Amino acid sequence: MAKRIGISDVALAAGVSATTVSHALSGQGQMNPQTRLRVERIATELGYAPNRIASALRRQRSGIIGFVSDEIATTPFAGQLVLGAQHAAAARGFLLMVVNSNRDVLVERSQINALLAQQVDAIVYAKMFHNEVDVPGILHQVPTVLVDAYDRLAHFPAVVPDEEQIAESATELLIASGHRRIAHLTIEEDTPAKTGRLRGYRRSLERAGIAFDPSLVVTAHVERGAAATGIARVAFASFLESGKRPSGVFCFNDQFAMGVYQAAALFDIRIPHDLSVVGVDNLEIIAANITPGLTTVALPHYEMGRWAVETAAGLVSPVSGGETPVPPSPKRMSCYLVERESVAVHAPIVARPRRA
Amino acid sequence: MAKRIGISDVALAAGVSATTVSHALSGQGQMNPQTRLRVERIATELGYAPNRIASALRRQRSGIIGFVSDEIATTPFAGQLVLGAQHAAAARGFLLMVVNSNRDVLVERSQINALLAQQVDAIVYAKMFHNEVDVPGILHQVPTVLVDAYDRLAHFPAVVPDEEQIAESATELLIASGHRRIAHLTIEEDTPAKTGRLRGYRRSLERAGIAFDPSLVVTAHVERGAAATGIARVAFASFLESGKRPSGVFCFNDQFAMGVYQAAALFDIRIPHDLSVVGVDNLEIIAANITPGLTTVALPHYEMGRWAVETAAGLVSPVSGGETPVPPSPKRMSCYLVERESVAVHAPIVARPRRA
DNA sequence: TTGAAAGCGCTAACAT
DNA sequence: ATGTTAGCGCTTTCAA
Repeated sequence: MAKRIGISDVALAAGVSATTVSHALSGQGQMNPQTRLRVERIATELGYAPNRIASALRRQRSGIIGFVSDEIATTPFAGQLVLGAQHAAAARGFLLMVVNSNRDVLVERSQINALLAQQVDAIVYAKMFHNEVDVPGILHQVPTVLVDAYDRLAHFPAVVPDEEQIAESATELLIASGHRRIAHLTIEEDTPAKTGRLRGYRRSLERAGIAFDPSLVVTAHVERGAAATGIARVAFASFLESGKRPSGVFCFNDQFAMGVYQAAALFDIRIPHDLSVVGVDNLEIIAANITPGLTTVALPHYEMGRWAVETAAGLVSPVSGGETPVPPSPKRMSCYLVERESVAVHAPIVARPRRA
Repeated sequence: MAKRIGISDVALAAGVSATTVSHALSGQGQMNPQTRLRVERIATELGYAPNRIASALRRQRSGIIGFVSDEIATTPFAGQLVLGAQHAAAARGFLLMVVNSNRDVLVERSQINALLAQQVDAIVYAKMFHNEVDVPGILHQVPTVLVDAYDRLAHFPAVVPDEEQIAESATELLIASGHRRIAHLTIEEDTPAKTGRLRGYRRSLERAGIAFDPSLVVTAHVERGAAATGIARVAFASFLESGKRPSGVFCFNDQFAMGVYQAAALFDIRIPHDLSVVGVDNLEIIAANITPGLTTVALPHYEMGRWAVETAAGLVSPVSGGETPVPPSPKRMSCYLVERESVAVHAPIVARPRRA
């Protein structure tokens, strides 16, 4: 591999000092535009590429933001988060260094140490499922932003999905389509997602003047990694077995919705004709592939990734003039409905006007 | 943020020179074990953390391997690839810097430049769908390994899935289960995956003494990003419509298999009782969630990621003694069957012995 | 407007 | 077995 050419090679070729080249290429201070142009031209001619390592050492700024995620392989969420983070990083001149721990605390620790050794300017600490976390103590040494997670003391800026608004979007769509008996199929485990969505669901019903009926809330117990769909199918089938016939159901996620599809098929309940279904997550591979296409609320992973890096970058180089804005923590990011074909207008059976 | 403590702080506290600290912590050459231990103790007491940037500048080795991927968000493949790559990197003392271009050539160029500026020691250039590629010329400057891709001139080490073996695994499972009328639902676009799998399918039939019947090969035309399942459903339904009744079908991927499930339902064909189905990809979220669970061939993304980084690391620090082994390119990585419930033994209707 | 000199934190030669 | 010295490629005073 050919010898890399550096600032001094350019200086030599241009007949100026290294300092001048540095100034020219970084747009520093005042200098003769002629010289600047000449230096720039020669730099490109020679194929000069800056050495960010040397620059980082001198400036005490690596230009790298570390991204710690607890998993990356099993859901597309991580991908979206990283994507949003990368775009924001690129826009601000940072590079992103992504590590992931597969939920192993020891691995996480060593990964974070590696990032710190690499002199990252800030760290984004992301979880894939909204929850409270104990932030590793070492992260107090470096500007850190939390994603899909928050620390009890709200010490760190954090961003999470707006769980209540998710439920409201879904429930209100069903209500607006004429549904009044709306079930909610949720998880057993007590998480911010569960409680937030339940709250939003109840609030929407209330606003529409529909009494909350606890018997319409169905709970399925899923173990991590288990096939959620099968479990949801069983839970919803036994709910139907008991004679309940809601005209709409708001599901905790898309895999649950898929279970509802399967349970409905067993009872000859047609979707959306007899039962309207709304999910959460917008897992394309499920939502777009089942029939009918699933209407679902998308989580703002891309946006959360972007927000986190922008906030982190702001911590590193505070906007000149203003004091560092302290975002109220955690920031609730709003989610959006993706409409497909699983919701139909509910035409209640009304007494038909008698004809003479 | 507290001042970072460096090698010289440790040296001062231990009453030795910086050199000695460096030797002690890096396990260099000969030195008094006593001193080494003392230095190590003091280093941890002080909370010393190495500065890899300074080290990189001095050693002309960043310890970073760049990972360029064309997408990361839409499939779980990227996650597996990155995971395998990260594990291999960690095992070899490298850190991985992942960038992705979203299939934008300009973005890709600038990302690669950023990696080079960061002085990465090597680059892994990964595609998500097996194909021939034009490798960006700049990658000739740095050790580079290709994943799920190969260059026409075989200039770079490369690793791809063994497409023929995928088809053979799937087809042979069907044959071993007693099937002889085996359809193949594939894509229209001419890619190494399509032709390789078709070849493997034919070879397996041949070996079993089953005549290849072109009318059993069904082609579905999918646009990038389109809902593949729907298209596969239509294609397979019209195939069934024409009266064909294979007892097994080998599908190009799991989304196609899901389309087959849906088409079969329309014709009251039960899976696996009347039709056995095998997919490719092992997309957990589909394969484990549809009923019956889909038997499918998993692509070795994790393994390819690992192989690529190991090969790249070998290029950077060749194994002492031996010359750099040049792997025959591209290396075909073998794939493995994940059996669920979509394949049943085919009991051909035989003339029953008449009873008197 | 330009340049000389110093130094970021570490490591590798080369003494001792 | 340990220390001295020099320098990786760049940026930043500071002086000319």
